[in-house]
Amino acid sequence: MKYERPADSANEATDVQEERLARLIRLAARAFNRSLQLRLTTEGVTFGQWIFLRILWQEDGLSQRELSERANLTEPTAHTALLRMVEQGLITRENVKGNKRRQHAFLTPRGWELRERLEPLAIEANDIAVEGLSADELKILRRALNVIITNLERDEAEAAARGMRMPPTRITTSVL
Amino acid sequence: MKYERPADSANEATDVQEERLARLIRLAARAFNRSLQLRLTTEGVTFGQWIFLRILWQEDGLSQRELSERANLTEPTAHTALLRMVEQGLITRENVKGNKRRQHAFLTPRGWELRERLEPLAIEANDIAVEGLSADELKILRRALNVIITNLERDEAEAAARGMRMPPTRITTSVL
DNA sequence: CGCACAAACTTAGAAAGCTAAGATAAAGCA
DNA sequence: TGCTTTATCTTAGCTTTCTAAGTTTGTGCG
Repeated sequence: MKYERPADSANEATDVQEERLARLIRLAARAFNRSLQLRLTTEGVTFGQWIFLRILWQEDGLSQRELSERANLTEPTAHTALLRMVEQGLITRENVKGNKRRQHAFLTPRGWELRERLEPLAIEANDIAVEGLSADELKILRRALNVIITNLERDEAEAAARGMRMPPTRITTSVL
Repeated sequence: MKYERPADSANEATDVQEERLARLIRLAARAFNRSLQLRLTTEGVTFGQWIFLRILWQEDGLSQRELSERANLTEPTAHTALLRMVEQGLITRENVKGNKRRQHAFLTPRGWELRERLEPLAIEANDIAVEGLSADELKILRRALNVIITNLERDEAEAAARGMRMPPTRITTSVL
C-alpha cells in the first residue's frame, strides 16, 4: 500500500471517503449531461448529435473514424449517431477524392445554423455548474480530473496488456 | 458574467475552457466505471450489481424504492438490476409483515460472501485513480464536485418547475 | 363498509454506449 | 499483376439508464 494513514483514521472512514469519489464524479457527469440535454431538447437536438456537431463546427469534413476518435467514442456509437444526423438533415456523408471507403461528414446549412443557437446553451449550463467556485478551485478541479483520467486509462491499458478485457456485450460464440 | 477575463484572453479560449469541464467529468466518470467493471468482472459481478450490493451490505432488507433512492437511480433501473440479482442468487425478494406490495431485498449467503472480495477491488481502483493528488487537492475536488452537482440539480428542478422536461424515451401516444 | 387516492412495483420502448465480428476497399509487396 | 494485409465502415446484440404509463395493493375518510 502506498498511502498509509495514521491508525487513528479508521479503515471504514477511509473506505467510505474513497468510494464516494467515484460516486461524486458519476453524479456530476449525469447532472451535466441532463442539464445540457434539457437545453438542447428545446432546439430538437439530442446529446449525441451535439457531441458531433461541436466537433464538426471546429473541423468540417472529418471521417467517421476521425470523429469517433475526437469524441472519445467507439465507431459503432459514432456510426448510429451519424446515420441519425443524416436523416435529420444536419450532415451529409460523402466519399471524397475517389476513395470509396472513407466517408467524410459535412455539415449542411441547417447543421451550421444550429451553432449560434446551441453554443450559448452549453455555456449557460457550464456557467450554472461552476457558480460559487473560484478560479483557483476550478484550476485544481481540472488538474485533478486530468490526473484521475490519466491514472485510470494507464491502469486500463496495463490491464489490457495482461489480458484483462471488458466483459463482452454480445454472447460470445458459445459451446461447440 | 461573473468571471470576466482580460480582453487579451479571447472569447474562444473561454468557451473551450468551459466546455471542456463537462467533457473532463464525463471522461473521468467513464474511466472510473470501466476500471471498476474490469475488476468486478473477475468475480462475475456487473457494475449494476455492485451498486446495489454495496447498499445492501450497509443496510440489508431495503425495498426496491428505498434501494433506487439510495443509489440515485430510477425504479425501473433498480427493478431490472434486482431481477438479475435474484436470478444469480445474490439476493431474494420477499414480502414482509403481510404487505404484498413492498418487496424487500435480502442478501443471500453468496451475496454476503462477495463483500470481502469486492470491496478491496473498489479500493484499489480508487487508490489508482487518486495517485499523485495531494490531500488538499482531493478535498477541493470533492467540494467542487459537490458544488457542481448541487448547482445543476437546482437548475434542473427549476427548469422542471417551469415545465421543461427531459425528452421522453418512448413514443408518446401519437396523433389521434 | 366502500370508494378514492396514494404507494409500490412492472412493463414498454427509447437513447447511448460498448464488444465482437463481419464486409469491402485500399495499399503494399513479391 | 495478383495476393495478403490493413483501414474503414457496418451489423449484431448486449447493458444501463431513462421517461411514461400501466397494475396492484394499502390507507384514509365519509
